[in-house]
Amino acid sequence: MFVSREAAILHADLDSFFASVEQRDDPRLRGKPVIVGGGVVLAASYEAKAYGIQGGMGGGKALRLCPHALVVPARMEAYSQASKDVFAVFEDMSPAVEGISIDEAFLDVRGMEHFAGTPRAIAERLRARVRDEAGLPITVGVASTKHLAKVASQTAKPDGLLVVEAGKELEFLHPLPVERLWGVGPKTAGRLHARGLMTVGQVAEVGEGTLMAIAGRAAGRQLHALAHNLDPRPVKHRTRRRSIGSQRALGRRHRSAEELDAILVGLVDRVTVRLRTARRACRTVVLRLRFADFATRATRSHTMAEATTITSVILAALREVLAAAMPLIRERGISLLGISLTNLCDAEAVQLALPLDRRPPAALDTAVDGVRERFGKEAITRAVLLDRDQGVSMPLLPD
DNA sequence: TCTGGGGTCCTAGGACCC
DNA sequence: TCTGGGGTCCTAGGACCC
Repeated sequence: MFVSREAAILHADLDSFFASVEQRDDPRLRGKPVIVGGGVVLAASYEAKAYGIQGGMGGGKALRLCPHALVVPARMEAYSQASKDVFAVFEDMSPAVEGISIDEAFLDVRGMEHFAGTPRAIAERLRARVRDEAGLPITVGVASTKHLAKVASQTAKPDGLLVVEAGKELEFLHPLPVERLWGVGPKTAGRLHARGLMTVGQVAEVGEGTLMAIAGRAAGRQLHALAHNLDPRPVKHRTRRRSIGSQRALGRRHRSAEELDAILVGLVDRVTVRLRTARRACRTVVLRLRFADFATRATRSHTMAEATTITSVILAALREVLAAAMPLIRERGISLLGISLTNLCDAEAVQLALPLDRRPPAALDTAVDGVRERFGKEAITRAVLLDRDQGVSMPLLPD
């Protein structure tokens, strides 16, 4: 079967997003190497990247590479607002926009040619509008699949546009190094290199079974598909978040049990506010640890009988998990403490279920099934009345 | 060299149920 | 004496992405 498809999926990716916002808002930073974030580089301007500075790098190393770099603290609210402005342009230009993160999205522009122009023309207009209306540089890749559009935008960076025409996909893709494939990080790249596979074209010549043996079942399958530019995923609005978390790096110093508890309280407070603002409830709490060697990690989790939004319930659960992990922490030291709330369900479902407990038992079962069917299998065995400050839980089913 | 903070998805084993 | 098969849930770990 030979499938020919139109190159009409756009991947739009803001360039060095945080650093570009800083340069936009402070003319003194323009044209200069700018680093956002102190301890670790959250973002670096292209002028800074020219010195070898990369995101995620330690601040000390970055300043040795470029001693005259200008370091500014992160302003998350400004980035969040800039992101909203840019996404407003996206939404205005296509009915199908899929946000991937704060600074990138896919747009499907198929079938728009007769009133909006070719995909290339649309991409050019999108870049001009983001430049004019948000004051930010953005790169766009255009291709027949989401994956290839993303590869194209990475190739065109910074402040560029690259269209991979239909029929030329493999010609473009195959000479690239394997690291350019989505989902290939250092580990997988290392395994592929060990087998002599350096380019996407070489990966494309290997059977799917072999790739599964190298990278695992799902990753191997994906590797095989992407190397042949097989990516049927449609552009769609993002599904809801599946977890909410927070963490804190602790450095090298020894931490007492009391200190860890205080840090835990702060993390729980931060995260539960976000949980309730998002109108979600959680059933599983996860404790994340990174040990003193800064490399090895562990997680410990606990799933509760019912979903909750209540700070004190979540804190109590995490305190138990932390207590159980204390021997491990004493033995290996700790350099990071984090939490994450998962198994999220819709707090609306919980509210909707609330009046149900005043119904007769037979009708109750049917009603509960209805709620579960509508809101998914995570839905609750007890109703939780949402309260913006602390939350209140009420029994729904008879015990 | 010194080490951030927020996420997603996949795998695998054990418990438990029918 | 020998000893099912499938499904779901929970826990833990690993890889990757921005």
